[in-house]
Amino acid sequence: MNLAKNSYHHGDLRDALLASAEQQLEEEGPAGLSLRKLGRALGVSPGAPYRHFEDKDALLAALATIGFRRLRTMMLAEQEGRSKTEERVCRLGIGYIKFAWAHPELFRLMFGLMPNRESPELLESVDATFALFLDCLHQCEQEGLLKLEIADAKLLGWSAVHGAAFLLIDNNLQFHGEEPDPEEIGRRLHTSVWAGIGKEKTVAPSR
Amino acid sequence: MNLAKNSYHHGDLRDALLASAEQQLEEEGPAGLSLRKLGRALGVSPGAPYRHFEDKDALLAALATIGFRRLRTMMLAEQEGRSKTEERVCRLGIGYIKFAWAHPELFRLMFGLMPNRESPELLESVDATFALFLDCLHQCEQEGLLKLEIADAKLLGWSAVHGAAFLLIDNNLQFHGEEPDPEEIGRRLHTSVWAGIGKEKTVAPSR
DNA sequence: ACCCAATGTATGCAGTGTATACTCTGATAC
DNA sequence: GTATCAGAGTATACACTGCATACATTGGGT
Repeated sequence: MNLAKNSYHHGDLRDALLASAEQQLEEEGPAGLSLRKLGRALGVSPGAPYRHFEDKDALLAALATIGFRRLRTMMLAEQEGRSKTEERVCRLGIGYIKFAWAHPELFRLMFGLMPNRESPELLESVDATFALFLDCLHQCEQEGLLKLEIADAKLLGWSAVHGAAFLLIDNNLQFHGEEPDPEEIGRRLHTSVWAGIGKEKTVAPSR
Repeated sequence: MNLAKNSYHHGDLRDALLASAEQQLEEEGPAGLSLRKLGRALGVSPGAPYRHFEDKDALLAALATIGFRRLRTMMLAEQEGRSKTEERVCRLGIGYIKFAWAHPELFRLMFGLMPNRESPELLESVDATFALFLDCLHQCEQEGLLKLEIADAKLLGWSAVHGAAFLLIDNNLQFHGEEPDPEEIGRRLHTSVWAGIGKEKTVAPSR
């Protein structure tokens, strides 16, 4: 195909839509994102976007897919050059929190949408992302670093990082006026979590 | 005032709107919630809801406020009759997760909206809810149960519970086909978290 | 008995998602 | 080299939304 940019055929509308959409999303939230507005901004008719996305949800799903891929590469970049497995786990968490901090609306979209749209691409990108985390945990186990069952370590670690990311972007982590630092939060969290994975046992109270 | 239910004045529209709105929200998500539809369902004109809520966001904020109050009472009920402070912390978390599981859309609304609308009622209900958690942690500290700084304990505990709640309602906690049990998740989480608060120290890797 | 403020109604505007029928155009097959 | 055809974009229409504005109906306090 390779349609160039003559007046009629835009030539690269799908990608242009996604790029504009992400910007719109981050600026005005998902409610302020409109296919018509996107078309207008790109100098194209109101119906044109529907040639590339079945409906608005499909556009959002595509955006979420991109988000997961980017989250993955961000986590990978963050653990670049680390060899100790404990360090690598820590950096993964920090990458996760940094991503949320950098793209809060996209992050919110990525979760809270997945239950619906069963796009195979989305599911695949989700799995690929979380595999990073799971693999690292498995390696921890193989190296004998874990005291908890791996299932428990997974639950605690992921929950903590995920929750911290949400609390951070929702402004629920009280910082006395100071700008919060995702790196700092991630490190504090890791220290605490790791302590929970490393030592003695306690039991939850009975029902 | 006390307007009874004659044909003209509905008499209890505000509460009726909130009740219908919550149902709509839980059934179709926030996008499927429309003030006009609510009015229609209650046999009232399209503009009537605007006598009670300045705009749609105000309705949502009111809904979120109700949500926080209900979350608070749910957490309180959950720790009914417990005396050991560790148990009480655990039950608070379980109440939190149970609430999210019972009202997923409302829970999602409660977070992710707060940054915007600065309704004083909302803020107050939020604070009252989280005070439950903070007070309990302070008591833990006074009883010498914590090893971590209280700020770290707060970050870890809250993040873990919050994250688990979100992962649960987003269907990201893999249960091999079985129905997930919020109680069970909360207990497992507590055991792990508490271990992290109870014993030796580790340090996060350097930047 | 009156008046008024609170509550609803009627109506209209701009903007949205989406369906349908139409048009343009570049690549491919002959 | 020309016909053709499918992909890409246009034009238009419908039902719906949030919201504003002007009007109507009340019941309770004076």
